[in-house]
Amino acid sequence: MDNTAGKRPTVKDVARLAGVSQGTVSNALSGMRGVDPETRQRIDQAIATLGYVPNLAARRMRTGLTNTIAVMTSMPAAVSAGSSRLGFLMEIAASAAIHALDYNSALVLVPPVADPAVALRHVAMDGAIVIEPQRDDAFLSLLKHRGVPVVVIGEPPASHPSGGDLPWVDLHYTRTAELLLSHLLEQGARRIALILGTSSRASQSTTEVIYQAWMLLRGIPPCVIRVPETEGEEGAYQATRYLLTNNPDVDAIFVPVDAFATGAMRALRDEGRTVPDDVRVVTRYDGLRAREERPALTAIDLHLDQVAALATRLLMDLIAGKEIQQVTEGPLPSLVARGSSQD
Amino acid sequence: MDNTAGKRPTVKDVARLAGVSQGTVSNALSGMRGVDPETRQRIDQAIATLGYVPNLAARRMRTGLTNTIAVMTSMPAAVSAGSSRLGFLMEIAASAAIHALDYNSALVLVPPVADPAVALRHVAMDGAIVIEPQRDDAFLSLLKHRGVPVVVIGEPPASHPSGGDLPWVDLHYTRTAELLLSHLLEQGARRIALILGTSSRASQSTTEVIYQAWMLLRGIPPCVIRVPETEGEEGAYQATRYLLTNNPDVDAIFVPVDAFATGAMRALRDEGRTVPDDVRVVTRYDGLRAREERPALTAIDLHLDQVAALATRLLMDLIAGKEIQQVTEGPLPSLVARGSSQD
DNA sequence: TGCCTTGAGTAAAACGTTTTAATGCGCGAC
DNA sequence: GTCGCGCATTAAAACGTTTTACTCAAGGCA
Repeated sequence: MDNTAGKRPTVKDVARLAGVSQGTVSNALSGMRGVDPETRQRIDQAIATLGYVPNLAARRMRTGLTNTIAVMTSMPAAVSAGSSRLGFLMEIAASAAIHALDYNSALVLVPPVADPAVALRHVAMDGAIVIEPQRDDAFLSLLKHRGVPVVVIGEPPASHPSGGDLPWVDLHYTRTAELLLSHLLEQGARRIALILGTSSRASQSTTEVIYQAWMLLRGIPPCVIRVPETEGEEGAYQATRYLLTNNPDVDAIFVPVDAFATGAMRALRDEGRTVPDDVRVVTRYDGLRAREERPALTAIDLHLDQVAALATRLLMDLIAGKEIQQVTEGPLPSLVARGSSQD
Repeated sequence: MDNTAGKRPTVKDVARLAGVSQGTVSNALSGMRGVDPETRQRIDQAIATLGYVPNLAARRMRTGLTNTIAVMTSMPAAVSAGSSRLGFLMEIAASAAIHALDYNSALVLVPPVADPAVALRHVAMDGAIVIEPQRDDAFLSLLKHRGVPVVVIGEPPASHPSGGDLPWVDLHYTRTAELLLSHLLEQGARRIALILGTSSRASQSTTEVIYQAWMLLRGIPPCVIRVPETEGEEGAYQATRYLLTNNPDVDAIFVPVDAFATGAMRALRDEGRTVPDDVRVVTRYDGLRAREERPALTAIDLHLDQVAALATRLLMDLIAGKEIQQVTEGPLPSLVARGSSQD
């Protein structure tokens, strides 16, 4: 018969064994239409004896739904993952995977690689969570072209051709910058430098705007250095040494990108500056790097697990065709003060 | 025409525009059979103008291949993920995702939830990487039933009904235990306690065997405490307080599970013991918890990124039907000595 | 020349579901 | 008593690809 060899039983086999048609089996499975309780029982019985498991590919082809969402970011791996591959992306992915399950969906991890088109070529999804996209983000363009629903974590870049209509979960860039700057000022810092990446992300531009405004207001000459994200920790190291040579009176450095912060700390050590006594350092993402550094880095708890849960729910609503608001307030960030900025 | 509205172009549309049959388009796409260069050019042209993207669900249904692998572990979330959702699982997932891409495959993350059957219900995969399965591991059973190729990270439990025939990447449990025990002894510890989980995993039983042997050899009375994994940090906290009350002369605690180590550290603080002066503490996984603790925990670098890369390649070979050896030597673990065990 | 091989191409089948349109049946309302 | 309606059920269509079996023409070899 059919179930002798390695062939998996199909709905056809179940139907035959239960003495009904394929359609009825399908209805019993999905519960979409009424099925007589007695018939349903026979079908369940047949499914059990045959060990039937639905062929997901066939179901997906027919329905057009994949029951899959993806998480991705265009941030280069040098920054977003780092040597131990942890961080931002993974923290969000873990939370999203758990919450996707509530919607009978799996989560696929799209790794940050050079060519987004390659990364997406073999991934089918009902929707995507895109983390902190940059201007002209390749992932956003590809997803838009495919018509995939998208929820952004962090503010989408205003000028992206995909339109400013993407829903997003606010990561509170303004409040984050203010928390860190006010903390530094409270701790007595007066010459605060800012080290940013060169990519065009809302997080960076917002941070710079706030920084410039605060410095202007307090009569502090601003000092902003930009380092390409691809150069990672080493790039920040070089930049910081350069900064310390040219601006020896700097007494605080604001380094939002944690990979850069690690480089900055190393540069400070090599330049013989003591943290926090000579120079105070703060960063944004409170991950492995921030906590492992000595002294440990003051950072921001972004509550990424809650953010990811929120984004997942929004995405599911969007996929289901519900109306969702364009901007959703995520949990408010909170300061995690550590040894790098206070005595 | 067809491409007026929201309907995605299909191979049929491409064929029509290029003036060939569907089969030829398919051949041109897969390169499986010869296609005249001039014809191929016309097809490429048609694909470009139509913006054709293959329907993966249809392809998968026809070929039976999903170009997807999954990563999963049955370790409860309380231990494997923790409050910030990082750790072991995520570190492996990140590396596997990157390397899966080399084989045109996506990686789906199966979250550690109570019911593995639910977690797998909507996931189709060509193969799976299972992390440190326990005896009667539900994931292994389900995967075996579906006939999915599996590679295990860490030694599979000997008695699993799925058979001892599963290929696995060695995490060197013996060497890991020896590294930590010899380090403790070198540091002068003489009364070493061991805190383990209650689940039946090879890592635990191997660790205990080595521990017992070493203690016996040195005439040290062994002291082993087992805490259910589901109780997480708090369970270990209680167990450690109990341990310190009943065995006040303990001068070192070996806590392989990092979530437990966090609880043990808290118990030591609450009992007024100084680490490392009064009691030395070591753990296994060198993750966020180990590094964030004060003093930071001595741990083992398992080189999980290399392990995951290895496992991914093995799995891909297995899927491709190649012969692979049953046990593969992973990279050797190395000691990361920190303040929790040395002065 | 005749025969066999090769290579490019095609029409149609096949994959396993869900959905659609149709069928038969029992039942209450007229 | 019949009409119409709702319900459970069915046969067949549809989803978009890859694969199979076949045709046709060109070319090599005896």
